[in-house]
Amino acid sequence: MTKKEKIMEAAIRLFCSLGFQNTSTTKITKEAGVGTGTLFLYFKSKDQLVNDLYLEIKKEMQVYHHVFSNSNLAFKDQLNTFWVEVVHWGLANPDKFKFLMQFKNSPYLTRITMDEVSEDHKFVAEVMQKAIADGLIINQPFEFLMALFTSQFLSIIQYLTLQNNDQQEALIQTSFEILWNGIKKN
Amino acid sequence: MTKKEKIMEAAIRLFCSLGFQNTSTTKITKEAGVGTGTLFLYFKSKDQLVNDLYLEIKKEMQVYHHVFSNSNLAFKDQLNTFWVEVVHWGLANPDKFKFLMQFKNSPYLTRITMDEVSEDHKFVAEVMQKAIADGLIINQPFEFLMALFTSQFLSIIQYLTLQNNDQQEALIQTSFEILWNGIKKN
Amino acid sequence: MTKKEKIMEAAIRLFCSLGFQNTSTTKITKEAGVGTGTLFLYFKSKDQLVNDLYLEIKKEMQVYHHVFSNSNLAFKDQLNTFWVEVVHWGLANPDKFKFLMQFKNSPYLTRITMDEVSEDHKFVAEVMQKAIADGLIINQPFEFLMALFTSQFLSIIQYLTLQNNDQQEALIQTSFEILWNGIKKN
Amino acid sequence: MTKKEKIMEAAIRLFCSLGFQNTSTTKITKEAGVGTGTLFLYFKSKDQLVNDLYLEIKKEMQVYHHVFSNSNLAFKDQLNTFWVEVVHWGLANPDKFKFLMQFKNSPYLTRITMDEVSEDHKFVAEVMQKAIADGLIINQPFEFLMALFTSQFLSIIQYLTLQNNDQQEALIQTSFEILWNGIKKN
DNA sequence: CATGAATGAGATTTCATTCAT
DNA sequence: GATGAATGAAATCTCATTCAT
Repeated sequence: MTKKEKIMEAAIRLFCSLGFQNTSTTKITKEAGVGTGTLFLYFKSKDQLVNDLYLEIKKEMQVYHHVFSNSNLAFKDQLNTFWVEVVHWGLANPDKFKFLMQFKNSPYLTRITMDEVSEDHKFVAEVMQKAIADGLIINQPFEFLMALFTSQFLSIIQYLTLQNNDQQEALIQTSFEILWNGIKKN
Repeated sequence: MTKKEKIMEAAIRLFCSLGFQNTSTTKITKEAGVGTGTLFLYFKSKDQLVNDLYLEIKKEMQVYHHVFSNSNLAFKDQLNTFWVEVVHWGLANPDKFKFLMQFKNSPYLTRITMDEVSEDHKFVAEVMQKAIADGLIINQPFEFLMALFTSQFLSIIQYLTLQNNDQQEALIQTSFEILWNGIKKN
Repeated sequence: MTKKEKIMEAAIRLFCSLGFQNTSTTKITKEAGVGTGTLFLYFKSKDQLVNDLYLEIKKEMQVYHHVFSNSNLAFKDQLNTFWVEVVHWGLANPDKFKFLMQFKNSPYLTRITMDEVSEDHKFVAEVMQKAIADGLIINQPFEFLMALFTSQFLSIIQYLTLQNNDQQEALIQTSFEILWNGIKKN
Repeated sequence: MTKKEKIMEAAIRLFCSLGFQNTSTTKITKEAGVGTGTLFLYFKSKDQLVNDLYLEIKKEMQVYHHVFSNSNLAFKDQLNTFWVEVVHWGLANPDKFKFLMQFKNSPYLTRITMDEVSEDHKFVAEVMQKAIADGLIINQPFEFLMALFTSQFLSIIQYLTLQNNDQQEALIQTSFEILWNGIKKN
């Protein structure tokens, strides 16, 4: 693992357990086992570190978009698969998930980061718009549907992380059905 | 307006536009037009100020719970009314709403504040449980339903605040129906 | 007890248990049960309060000088009586004693206070000088002898305060003899 | 001289001339010619600085204990030599001496510092106890004799520092004899 | 006389960032 | 590239003192 990677790992861990401003750059470098100056060799500033981490994690999640390219599946099944996979990712990577939640609306994310992320949304937007055009889901603004999706994603993960439920898989499926029953056209 | 009120108003305004740690206590007192020491006369610390504000705003929202006591309305209509009223409150008080969002999961809120807030949840919990028992909504853990409700509430307000949509009232109603179609028993 | 007296009592108590700069004027007035402003009605400043207290306590100790006027007693017996009485006073008033020790060499005492105190020394100086002239004690500068006296006074009280010795009276007498054997002419 | 040493020197100088709470950490760093943050790089807090200084100076004085190991000298001569050397040290290092005086009984010294210092007392205690056992000095509690010794030491130095006496060496010897005549047996 | 809300200068401490090695 | 000692701006919080009531 490179020093840069060590720093990124340590930063995510500490930001999540201590919060952004209780995590000094010195603490990060100590946790990463590198010199204090090294952080600034790879990241212009502490803010830049946050932005880079955000983009990195977003990219990691993007992998799950592939299911929408599988034309053997109906849209509902594509969405269902995506849902299950992404929720599992969140449960398996609680620190990264918490990091996303913490910084989603924070002033640390610069416009540039925001823009890079919306690039990523475009693909999902097209998928959704096709589903609307096909009369599968209700005709509402894309951003509204995305906000809905995100909020339900957040709530199921938060619930499962806190409660340690033994019916986990069933609940994940239930949560998808709640979402689907809400947005499907009937 | 008392000095204490001036400080609370200024704090909410600044916390929302600048974030918690970009808002120094000095900035708050300057914005409020009082001496730097005056803040600490009314709030033991900057952290205490956040906690007090949180409880204050939560109490303000609690007012809308009254609709659940109106036995002339069916549960769906109670929930619908509550939804519309609370979303309107959020839109009318964007700063207070943003404040709640920012601190909901933050480490600044102490256990004591958390406990005071969950007191408030008890009433809503009973209402929900009765609806489950009556077979009106799906039988799922209360905390899960609450998380769902809350996060969907946040996302609709956030969406409307950002987009300045001219179909606002219709969208609020739609958002309720998405929620209801998701959780209703059929 | 007047408000002024209440403040002085509270101040001695708090200065001794908490130290000078851990004792705010607000704490003193709270302990005294008066308003914050009242302290400044009777004492120009916190520093002035310390000076006034110092002079007050010094005056209280001065009472024991009377024994030197009793011409029925030999000088050694005068000094012995004085010693025993003053040590008893110190043991009975540990707060006042500690206060004197704490401020004896502190920068809080102004020149004026110092001067007022040396006035008081003049009487003792005369008594000492007569004893030197009479060949009873060694011929050394008065201030040197006084410093000696004070330091032994300090050490016996500090020892007895800390140790709670059951041979207290015997030790007080012993301490006098140590002093006397040290300074007597032989 | 390292920055840490510069800070320690400046701190002693200022604590002695201005007192502890009139000496801000900023003043110390300015006097030492280093950045404000540098003080906290070497000392966790202002309080810690005082404790470290105290232990440092105590250690410096401890050097004079060596004379008690010289078995060619009788106890009285050992004590006499020690007395003279230590008084000279005090006169040569008035700031360090004043520092010790100021903090000896102050609440700034932590229990840990106290304990470290009493370790140092153990050696002297043994020496004294042997002298008592040998019937050379009066049989009194060790702590009492130590208090006596210490306070008399302080008073002679204080006296000589203030008075600038030209009979200095004679007075130092006299002060020892006063002590010895006080505590010697018979 | 007595009060206590209000003040703001000043104290301690933190920490992102730099730069000489 | 890598380091970590050094920095100083800025943050939070305290408290002696004032003054309108």
